[in-house]
Amino acid sequence: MGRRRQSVTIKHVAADAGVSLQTVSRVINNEPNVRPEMKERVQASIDKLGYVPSIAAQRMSGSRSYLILAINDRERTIADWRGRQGVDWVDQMLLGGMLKCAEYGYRMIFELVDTHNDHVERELRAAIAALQPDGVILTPPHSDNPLIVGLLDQQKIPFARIGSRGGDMGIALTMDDEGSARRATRHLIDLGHRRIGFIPGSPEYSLSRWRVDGWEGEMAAAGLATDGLLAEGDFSYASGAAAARHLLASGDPPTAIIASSDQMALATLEVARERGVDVPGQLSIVSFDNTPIVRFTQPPLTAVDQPVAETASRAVELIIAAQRGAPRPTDPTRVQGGLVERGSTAAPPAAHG
Amino acid sequence: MGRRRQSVTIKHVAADAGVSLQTVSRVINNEPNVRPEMKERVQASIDKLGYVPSIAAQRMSGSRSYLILAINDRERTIADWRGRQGVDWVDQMLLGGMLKCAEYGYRMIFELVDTHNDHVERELRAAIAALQPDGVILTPPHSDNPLIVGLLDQQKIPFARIGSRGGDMGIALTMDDEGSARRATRHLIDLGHRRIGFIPGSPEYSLSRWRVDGWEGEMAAAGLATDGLLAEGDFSYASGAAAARHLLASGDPPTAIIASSDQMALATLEVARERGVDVPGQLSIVSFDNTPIVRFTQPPLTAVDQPVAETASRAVELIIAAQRGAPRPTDPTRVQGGLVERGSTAAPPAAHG
DNA sequence: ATGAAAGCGCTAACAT
DNA sequence: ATGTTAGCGCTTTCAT
Repeated sequence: MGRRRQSVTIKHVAADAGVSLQTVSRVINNEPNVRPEMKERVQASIDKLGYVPSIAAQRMSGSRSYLILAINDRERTIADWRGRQGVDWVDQMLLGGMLKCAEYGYRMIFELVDTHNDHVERELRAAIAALQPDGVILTPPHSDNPLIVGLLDQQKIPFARIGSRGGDMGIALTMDDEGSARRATRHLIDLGHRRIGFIPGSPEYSLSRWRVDGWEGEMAAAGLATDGLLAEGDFSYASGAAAARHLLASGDPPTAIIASSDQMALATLEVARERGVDVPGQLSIVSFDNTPIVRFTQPPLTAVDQPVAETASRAVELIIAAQRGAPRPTDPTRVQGGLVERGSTAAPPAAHG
Repeated sequence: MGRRRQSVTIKHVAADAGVSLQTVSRVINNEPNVRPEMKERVQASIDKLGYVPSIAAQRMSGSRSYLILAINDRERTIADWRGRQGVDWVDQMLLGGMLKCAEYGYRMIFELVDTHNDHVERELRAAIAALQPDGVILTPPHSDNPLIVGLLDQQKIPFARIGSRGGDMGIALTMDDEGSARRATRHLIDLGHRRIGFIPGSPEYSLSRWRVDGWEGEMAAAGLATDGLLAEGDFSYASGAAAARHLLASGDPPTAIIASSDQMALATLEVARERGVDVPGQLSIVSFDNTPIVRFTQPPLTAVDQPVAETASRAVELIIAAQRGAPRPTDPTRVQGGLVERGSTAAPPAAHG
């Protein structure tokens, strides 16, 4: 197809308003040194002609691209899409991130990057060179990848690190994983549980450790032991099943289990069913994520809700602020999640009494 | 933040390879009139320097933007995201569309546009002016919006119309709605059902009508009547509940119901439960969409699977082909879905026998 | 407060 | 087969 030129350019507006290109540019970018009456006249022409600046031209002349790049782990994201298990992380990111971008006249471009790849750096460099984004949003496990973080820092592109406590580069945001784990644990303790098991997520994600910390902290605060109550997991259903079997097979099994993902909680529920353990009568279950399916299990799962949309939204705000020269926040932004109580948690069996 | 210049430009490559800009450009775009040895030399420099063309500059100089705009209905999409009912339409579009774009070096930008808005046209025009996409993917109900279709046609931008049978503008693609409805109906007839009810989707979507056509056609082919068996619906849970109540309250109620969305099927299931109607013993249910949650209902729902990813992927292919001068396909591309049989369908009660 | 000129990185059109 | 020139639409100097 032939070249497609902009139908209405800054030139047309300038001609229509009888001013120089410069003045129009100033009006578009809300710059000073334009008399109100001038501004009004130009704005009228803009509206009349339906003029919208070309972001390509804007970027070319060295200013902003109005593009924010959101980067997710390729393998995991595609697996989630293919698996159709209702993981709505991407949707929630779009909900929070895209809409916030739109408010500021920005656009969000979604990009998948492979973590387990020696050319992460090349991939990312290419995306940046091609798109010249004004900011980048990193999600786990990229948020703590030193190669990626170093590259972005060196290129002086404002970037958010979701699920990271940061360091001296980029803007860190967490979903208060430790606090959420504490709240989940507290909920179970309040119900009367003393032996609460925990199935962590993949150690590749820092937040997996924080959740364990939260659980351990709250248990300790209540004077409860955690020996033999921490299993192993990696977020997957299979790992959850193995962990649940391990925990329930022990001599003194837990009366409640917190799983670091919905898939692992689902697996725990299934293992309980297999062994004839009633949920929540004999075993309470709390999961992390609160994806759509947990409302449909039998019983529905009590779950930690991850404020993904809100976090993405904050990330966009912080990036745009940084772009405008705001100082880098020293402390990580912590967006608090919620605990949604459903049928999978109840008082423990009275046996001990 | 200050201006951020491209670190490696075509100039650097040209200098490094000792050739003109033009030759580098020819190599990048795989154009003819470059000797193999020359091409090799340039490619070596490109690789060595890690050069990636700026899409802004490419677009500026009148060629491609390597951007494809995917447009969805704002209201519905945001409602789906907020509702967290596991609707994974967007994810499947990204899965099919984004990955196919990546294969060709394109990028997909997701955009929400309000149908019920007098300024649909302005919104779309602005997005096009700002991004200058090489193609646009329309989804229902935009695909049949004459304002949008006319605008795109007039601007000579290749565009795909998912869920439309087309006309003389754009590239039409359907998910074989009529065929899917036929297969669902056939499945129930084969099980022995004679009275099969149908709850359609919103009349605003053309595909709603096609599904009804498929059901009616298959019923007629089997010599079965459809009087009083067609309810009203708009895809929503509430409309599904009303429709199910209506159908089940009739003097001679259906022994099976096909619902044009998972939400309406869910509602039908709930209405059946309320009335003490056993599923599938006394009532079989088939739904459309096959979103993640239908595997978790009691019983799991037999569902028509919509090949969203495959359709989006095809749309991208067709757009890129059109961009390269391929003739517009005259007939709509029909991507066939599947019927996933689960526990909600069985033989009808033997009562009639 | 406004305008004129230069240039961003790339490609189309035109040489050679 | 290769190089040269002009210009895309905009912003950044630098004048006025």
